[in-house]
Amino acid sequence: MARSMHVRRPATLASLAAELGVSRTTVSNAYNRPDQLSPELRRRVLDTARRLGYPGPDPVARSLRTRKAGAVGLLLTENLSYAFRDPAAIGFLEGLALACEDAGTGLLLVPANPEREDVASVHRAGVDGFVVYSVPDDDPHLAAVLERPVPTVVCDQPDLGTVDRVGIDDRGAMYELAKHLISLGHRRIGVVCMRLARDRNDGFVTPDRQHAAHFHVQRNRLSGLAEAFSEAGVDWSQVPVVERFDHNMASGASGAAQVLDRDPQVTALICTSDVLALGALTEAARRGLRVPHDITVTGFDGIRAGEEAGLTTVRQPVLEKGRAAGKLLLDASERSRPRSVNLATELIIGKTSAAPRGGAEERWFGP
Amino acid sequence: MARSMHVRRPATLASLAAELGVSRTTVSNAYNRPDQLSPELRRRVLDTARRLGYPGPDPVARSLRTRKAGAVGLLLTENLSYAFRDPAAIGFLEGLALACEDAGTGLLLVPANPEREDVASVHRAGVDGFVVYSVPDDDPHLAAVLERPVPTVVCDQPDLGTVDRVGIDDRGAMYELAKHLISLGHRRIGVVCMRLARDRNDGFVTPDRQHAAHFHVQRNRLSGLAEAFSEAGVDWSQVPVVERFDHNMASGASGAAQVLDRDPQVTALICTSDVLALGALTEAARRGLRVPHDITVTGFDGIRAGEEAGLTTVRQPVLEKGRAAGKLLLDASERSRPRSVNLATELIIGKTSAAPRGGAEERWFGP
DNA sequence: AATTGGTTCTGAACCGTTACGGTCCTTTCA
DNA sequence: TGAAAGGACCGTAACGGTTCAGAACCAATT
Repeated sequence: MARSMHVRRPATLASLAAELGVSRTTVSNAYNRPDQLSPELRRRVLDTARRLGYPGPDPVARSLRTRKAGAVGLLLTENLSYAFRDPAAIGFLEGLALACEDAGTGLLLVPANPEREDVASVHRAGVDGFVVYSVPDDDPHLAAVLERPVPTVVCDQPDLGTVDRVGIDDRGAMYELAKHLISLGHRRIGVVCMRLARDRNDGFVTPDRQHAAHFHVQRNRLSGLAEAFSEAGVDWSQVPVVERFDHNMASGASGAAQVLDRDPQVTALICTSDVLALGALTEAARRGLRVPHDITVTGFDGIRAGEEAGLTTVRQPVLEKGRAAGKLLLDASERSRPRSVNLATELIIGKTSAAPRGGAEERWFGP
Repeated sequence: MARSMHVRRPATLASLAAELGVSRTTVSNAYNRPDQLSPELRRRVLDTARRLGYPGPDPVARSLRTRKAGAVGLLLTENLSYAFRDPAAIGFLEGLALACEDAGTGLLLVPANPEREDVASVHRAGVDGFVVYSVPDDDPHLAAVLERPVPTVVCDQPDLGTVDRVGIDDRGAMYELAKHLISLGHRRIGVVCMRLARDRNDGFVTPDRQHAAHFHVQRNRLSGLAEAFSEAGVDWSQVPVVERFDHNMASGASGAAQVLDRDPQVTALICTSDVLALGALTEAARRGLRVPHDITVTGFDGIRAGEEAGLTTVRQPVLEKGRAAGKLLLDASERSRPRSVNLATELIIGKTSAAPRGGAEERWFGP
């Protein structure tokens, strides 16, 4: 038996039909509608297919005809690989993947290099819909997605009104956290936040930049802070807010350092993510500051590592967020007016927050 | 201006061409080969496209014609979401994503539910190639991938001889680890390993099952152990080997418990992954066993959490593995004979291994 | 004998694009 | 002034399927 005949042109459904002396329809049916042809013919088709090395209907051609790709695209602001380094993003991915596999749908990670404005990857993606996760609102990739005639759900983005959205109340959650710190007595604070726009700005943030921030999530978290502390009589424009472009613990540490260098008297370091907060903790330790005795540190997200560190933070259901995004997208249902889902968050009071030193709850040094 | 005319049939390249009175070729060129037509015509084309709501060439049709999907498929044995819960898998994914974004290629996560033998998702995936990561060698999804006429690279799999492969020397690495334990004096050991086949078997493993294991990685790690300990005069058939289907710390803990219940005298618990080892550590602690004084525990992989726990383990370059797999696949180069890449591993001697109690290095209780 | 019904298979249209190999017209240069 | 070159655009033929409305056939019912 010939192992595999040297096929110059790979077999197609048409060539298979010709070989068998049946119509293409019949071959197609052999694969897709077994009940539409006699079992023996079907067997003959499949046998011949094997013999000719025909791998079954071409997925792309099928997609073209059926107008279904069987995949959803995921657009991230960051280098694709970044998503696998950020615990919150991983949680989101897991949830989204969960929804996808429930629906038997593939998940296409679309490469959207934030450096180059190369939107081609979005145009090239053969998908039935898009999920957009936390990209700046002026990202050209986002614009490209919105131009595609497929359903889209944005996540951690402002409500565009035209597409589904899932997120949390970043502003309200941070407001609540701030209220907690205020009630503890903190008035002199510093903030470390993630990038606010596409341009790198590792340093202090002007109020203008805060308001103009292109990352919805960061803008709202800062605004929640500003509101709460303003209400408590703090002049927000005097609060040191440090921005870091890269999102990792090192950034949190250096950000904390920059705040503490500017104002060593701050009693609380508020970070807009747990990862940054964990970095801030290391910097505090490096300086010999005891947390929470000498300084309070808070985060945002509720990641595992933060939990283990006893971080005071806001827990948000990242996995649920991903799953909700997937469900929203895959629930073909009626194309009703765009839906907007807000998930609940929870304020977690851990061991990294306490009243400022010299406050009412001040304890004397123990043995 | 009308916001958007009610378009029953969305605009296509052809309808756009008709509207403009030019050929389809010209419209296509406007998008893909700007140098092939005059700037003013190109502008006119693009303007009209915008006016008609034409979103640019359809990616699927384009793929069909060009025979390029711009994406590689990733096949995992587990539920898709599992990949985001396993540190080693995440590292692999990160590396693979890295290679993909370098090439501007998308990464399609193919849903391969191990429960159902539903191979359709593999057939439906519009991709230019596949990466197969650590699936059992009898997995029907793997077979389906191999039937597809696209380049494929398998990872952590036996060398199929027909497709590219990347992996490590699991057998040799584990052999080396075993030698270390042997040199410390361990002879009475227990093993906790990951699933060996597609059927669930949470319990002791017969030698037969070890040899017949369908997971290449596990089979080789066990075989490395067996060889080393046999050489040291240990009757391998008497060594308790416990298998766990689910891969998480709880499995590691319960696996360790099962071994210790069978033989409380074991001086070392060898786990075939760090995750299992971390679970074993918790079980040891629960039993009041001090590591490494009362018992030695080892892992495999070199994940971060293991490192923090001071785990004795084998570090393998998971990220590099993913990147190598991607490079291999995307390096169109010559379709030479299938390549096989073995990455280097490193034996990490941490704080969880020591000579068995009663051995030469025995220390008396400290204060 | 005509109708009905069911199964099995076919023909042709269609999905939206790009590759290929031209044509036609205007410049350029000897 | 005529040949060659080059720019701009076009027509046709795939690319590999799916789908739907029948056709052909046969058996059973009216």
